[in-house]
Amino acid sequence: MKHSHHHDKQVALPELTRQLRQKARKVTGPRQAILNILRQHPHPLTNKEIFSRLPKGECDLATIYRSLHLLENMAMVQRYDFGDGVARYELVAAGAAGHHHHLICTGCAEVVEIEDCFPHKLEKQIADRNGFKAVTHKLEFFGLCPECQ
Amino acid sequence: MKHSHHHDKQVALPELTRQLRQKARKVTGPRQAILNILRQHPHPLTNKEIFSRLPKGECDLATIYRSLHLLENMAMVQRYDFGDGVARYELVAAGAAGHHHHLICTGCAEVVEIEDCFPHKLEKQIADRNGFKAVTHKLEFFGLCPECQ
DNA sequence: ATCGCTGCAAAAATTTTGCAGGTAA
DNA sequence: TTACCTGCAAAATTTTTGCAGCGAT
Repeated sequence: MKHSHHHDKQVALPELTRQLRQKARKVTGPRQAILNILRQHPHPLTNKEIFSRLPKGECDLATIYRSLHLLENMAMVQRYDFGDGVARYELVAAGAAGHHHHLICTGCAEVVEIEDCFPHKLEKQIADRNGFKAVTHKLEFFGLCPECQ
Repeated sequence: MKHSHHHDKQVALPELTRQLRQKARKVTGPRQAILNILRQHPHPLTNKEIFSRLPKGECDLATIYRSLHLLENMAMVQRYDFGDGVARYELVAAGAAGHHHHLICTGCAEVVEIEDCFPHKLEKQIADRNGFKAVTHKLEFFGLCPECQ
């Protein structure tokens, strides 16, 4: 296995417990199982992908949808759109390092995590110019990977 | 009506005819009607929104789906994802000025067209660094508009 | 003992497809 | 005439919801 640094997401379970308790929500088997799958996978997964990686019968697909909505509201996962109309979710890294983007191969769907981000100053300008507050962005790159060219 | 400059998309119909003929495809009523709707609307529309703007019975919803796929392949429309999992389509402006982004209010769904773009040099770096070719990007901004704050 | 959560099943919403007849070229 | 295209209906996908029972706190 490759060494990773910004992929480390080990804080997930204690953090989940803390945040759930704080909202009077429960730490259940399905929720831990889902978080485990996300923790082991470095890139966004669809609900069905999570479902199929879970031990057979471990958790209902509807529960996965419900759990991901909850986790998204708790800001523990981030939703991504890769342009095919299917929601994908990735665990938010610990601390403030969560925000990042992806480079996706349109041939084989390989995903590379991208550190670079849209310039903050320019985003601020865009917000100010239009009178918007709390502006964020979604940004994904698409292209052909070395093998698919 | 407000004056517009970069929203002008009047070239649509002759261009459509030219491109369709070139591919041995046909200039039909539904296709012209759909293009007309897109031409009159400055921001991305969903299939259903196009459907409901069309005179009752003018065109089947399935035909709209089929037409938009065709137009997307012909690069006459561009598909956008506003983060809700529903496909939206906008007419590509004439010439090379087509590429742009949007600032979307998460409160009322108001859409503002944004001229600024991800820095080309940085995108090139990202492509080179990962050995990718033909790299493009999708970028949308989200925030709260003046009224919704 | 609560109140939230889950599985199951059904429904809703979005998108795709098959087919017979109609239409642009 | 010949492909292509359309409407209609049905199907396939993805996502949401209702409800009765189970389970975490």
